[in-house]
Amino acid sequence: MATLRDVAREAGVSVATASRAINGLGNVTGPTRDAVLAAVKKLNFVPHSGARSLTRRKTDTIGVILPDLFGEFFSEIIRGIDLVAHESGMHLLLGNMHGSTHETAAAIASMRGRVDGLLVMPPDMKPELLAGHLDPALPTVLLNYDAGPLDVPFVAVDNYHGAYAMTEALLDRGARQVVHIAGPKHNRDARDRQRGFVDAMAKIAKERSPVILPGDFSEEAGEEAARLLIQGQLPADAVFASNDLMAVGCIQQLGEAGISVPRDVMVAGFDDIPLARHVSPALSTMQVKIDRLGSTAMMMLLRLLRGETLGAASSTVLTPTLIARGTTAGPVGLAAVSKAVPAADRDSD
Amino acid sequence: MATLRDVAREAGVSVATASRAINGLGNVTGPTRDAVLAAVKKLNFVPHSGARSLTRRKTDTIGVILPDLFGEFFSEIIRGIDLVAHESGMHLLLGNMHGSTHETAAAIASMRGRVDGLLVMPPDMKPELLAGHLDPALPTVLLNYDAGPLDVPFVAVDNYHGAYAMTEALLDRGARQVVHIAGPKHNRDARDRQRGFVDAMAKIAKERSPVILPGDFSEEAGEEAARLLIQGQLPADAVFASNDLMAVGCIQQLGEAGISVPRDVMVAGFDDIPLARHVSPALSTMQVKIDRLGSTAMMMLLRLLRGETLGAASSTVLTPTLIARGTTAGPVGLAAVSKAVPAADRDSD
DNA sequence: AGGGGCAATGCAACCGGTTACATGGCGACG
DNA sequence: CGTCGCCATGTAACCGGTTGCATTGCCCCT
Repeated sequence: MATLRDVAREAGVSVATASRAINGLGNVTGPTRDAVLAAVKKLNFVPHSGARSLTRRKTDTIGVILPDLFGEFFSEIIRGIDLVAHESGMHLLLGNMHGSTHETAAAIASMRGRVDGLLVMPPDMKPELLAGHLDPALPTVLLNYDAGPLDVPFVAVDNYHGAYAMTEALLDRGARQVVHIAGPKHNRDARDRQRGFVDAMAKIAKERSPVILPGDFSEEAGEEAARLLIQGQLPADAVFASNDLMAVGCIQQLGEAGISVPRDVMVAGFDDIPLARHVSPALSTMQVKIDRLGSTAMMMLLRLLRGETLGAASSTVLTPTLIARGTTAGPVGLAAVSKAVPAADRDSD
Repeated sequence: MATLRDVAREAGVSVATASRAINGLGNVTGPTRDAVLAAVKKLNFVPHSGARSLTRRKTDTIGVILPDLFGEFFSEIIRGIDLVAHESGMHLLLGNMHGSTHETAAAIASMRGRVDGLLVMPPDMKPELLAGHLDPALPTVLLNYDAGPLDVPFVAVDNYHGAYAMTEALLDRGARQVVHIAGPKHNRDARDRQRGFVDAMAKIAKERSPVILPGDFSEEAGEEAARLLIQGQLPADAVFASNDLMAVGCIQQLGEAGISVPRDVMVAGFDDIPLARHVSPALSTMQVKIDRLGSTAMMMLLRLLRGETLGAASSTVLTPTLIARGTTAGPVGLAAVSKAVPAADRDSD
C-alpha cells in the first residue's frame, strides 16, 4: 500500500506539500497540486485513516455500545443513529456487550482512541458502576437510561407513565384481571414499566391484586407466560407484556390453545416494533419511536462534539404514545381510540 | 487522558518496560510489573487503541459495508457477523452506502487504516466497477454477491434455484397464473430470482406467459403490486414476491380488499425474515438463513486474516429451503410440505 | 577475583500521517 | 538597485503506542 512518503517522492515534493495538496489546504501552486494528485492516482494512494486520526485527534467515528443486537428494537436504534451519523460523515463502531456487565467495561475501554464519542445503552447496570467505567473526557450520551446522579446527558423513554397509561387503558376497556409479564429483573426499563403497572393497578383497581409473571423480553418468555396462564388457570382477561416481543409470543401461544384475542383476553405490549402491526390481530402497544431514540441521542452527541456543554439537564425524555390495535379491540373504550390513530400508526411523520 | 509516558514516569521506568508490563510480555520482574500496574490504576490509564493499531498493523476491527440498514434482513446479517466477530474479539465498523454506488467507493476508501478486513455487500454494483475500488491487499469477503470474474471469495444465496423451486411449488400446488413482484432493477439478487421464476414458468407452464410487476423490495411496493393486481383485473391465483417484505405488503393489501389468502390467491416470498412467521396467515417463503450469511462470511474472513489464501473458488453458496406456511396452504401439495418442516421452521440448529 | 552469560531494562526508531516553524525565491517598493 | 515581505515549500517534531537492539547489572563459573 502506498504511503504519503511514496506519493511525495513520486511527485518530487516533500511530504508536507503532498499532505497539503491532498487535503486541499491553501498554499499550494496549481502545478504542484496537479503533480501530487497525479501521483496519488498513479500509486492508488488512499490516506491511512488510522494514522490521520492519531494526529488530528479526531476519528470521525462514534462508538455504539448496545447490550445485544437481537431483534428489531436494536436494529431500529442503529438505523436511527446511522441516519444522523451518516449526514455528518461519521462512522459507527459497534460494541456489543452481549448482556454481560463485565464486558461492558471492556467494550468501553477498547473504544478509547478509536472514537470521538460514545453512545451507550447499559440497561441493567447500576449508575455508580457505570460511572467508574465512563471516561469523563469522552463525550457520551446514554441511550434509554436515566443517568440519575451522574451528570451525563441521556435520551430515555418515559416507561413509567407509558406503562401506567396502558394499564389504565386496559382497565378502562373493561379488563378486571390484568396480568403483567415482566422483563429481566435488573433491566431498568422493565422495572419502570412494572412500577407503572403496579401503581396504576393500585390507584385504579385497589381491590384487585396485581399478578406479575416473570419474563426476559424474549418471545419464548411470552409463550411461557401464556402457558402458565392457561395451565395455572389464572383468572385473567388482559395481559400487559413489558415488551412487544413477549406480547407476540403470548398471543401466539394463546391462539394455539384456542383462546381468542381479544375476545377472551386482551393483550398489550410496549415498544411498537415493526412486527406489532403485522401480527394478527395487530398488537396494541405503547409506541416508542425507537429510531428516534437513536437519532436524538446521536444529535445530542454531535452537539457535544461541537463543543457545547450538555449536562444531564439537557436530556430528552420521549413520551410513548398509546397505539390501540386489534388485540384490545372491542365495542367500547380502546376501540374508539383505535379509529383515531391510523395516521400515527403509519409512522406519519 | 494519561498516556503510556505518564505511566512510565509515575512508575519510574521507561516506556518500553511499561508497555511490556501492561501487555504481559515476559522479561519483566514481579516488582517492576506491580509498580507499573499500580501506576496504571492510579492514573486510570487505558491504552490508546488507535496508536496501538498503527504500530501493530492490526486494528482488530473489520469493516462491514451494507447497502442499507433498513429491515430485518440487514439486522440479521449484522447479528450473524457480530456473533462470530465477538468470539474472536473483533469489532465491527459499520459503513452504510445508502444505496448509492458512489458512496460505496467512499465507504471502502474510508475504511483503509481502520480495519483488518472487509465484508462488503454491493447488491447493485457491476463487478468491474467494484474491482476498481477494492484493495487487493485488504482481506475481503463479499456478501450475497457472486464475484464472477473477480477472484474474491464470497458467500451467496442460490437465488436462481430458490426462485425456480418456489415457482415450481406454486404451480404444483395448482396455481395457473403466477405473478412475480420483482425487486430493484439493478439488484443482482432480484434479477436472479426473476430469472428463476421466468425459467420455471417457461419450462413447466409454457402456455402461460409470465407476468412481472415492478417492485423495490419495500413493503409499499408489495402493497402497490397488490393494488395493481386488484384494479388491473389481472387474472392471478398466486403471487411470488421477490422478497418477504413485499409479500407481506401484498398480503396486507389483498386482505383489505377482501381477497382471501390463500383461498383466492396464494402468496409466497423469499428470505424468511423473522416477521414471516408472524403475519397471518403465516408466509410461505424460501428460507435463507440470513444470520448464516453473515456468520459464514465472517468465518471466511477470519481464515483470510489467519493467512490462509482463499480464492473465489472457496466461496460458499447457501441453498434456500422451501418453507410452506399458511399463505400457500391447501388440501394438497405445499400443505404436505408444511407438515414436514416445523422443526426447520423453528431454527432448530 | 575476574570474565562470561543471561535476564531486565532503556534508548530510539518506527507506524503514517499532520503541522509549527524555518527557509528560500520572488516581486514590489523606496 | 537594494531591501523588505509574502508565499510556496521543506524540515522535523509530534500523535501514542510497539519493538529491535544496546546497555546494564547480577550471578555463576574457573
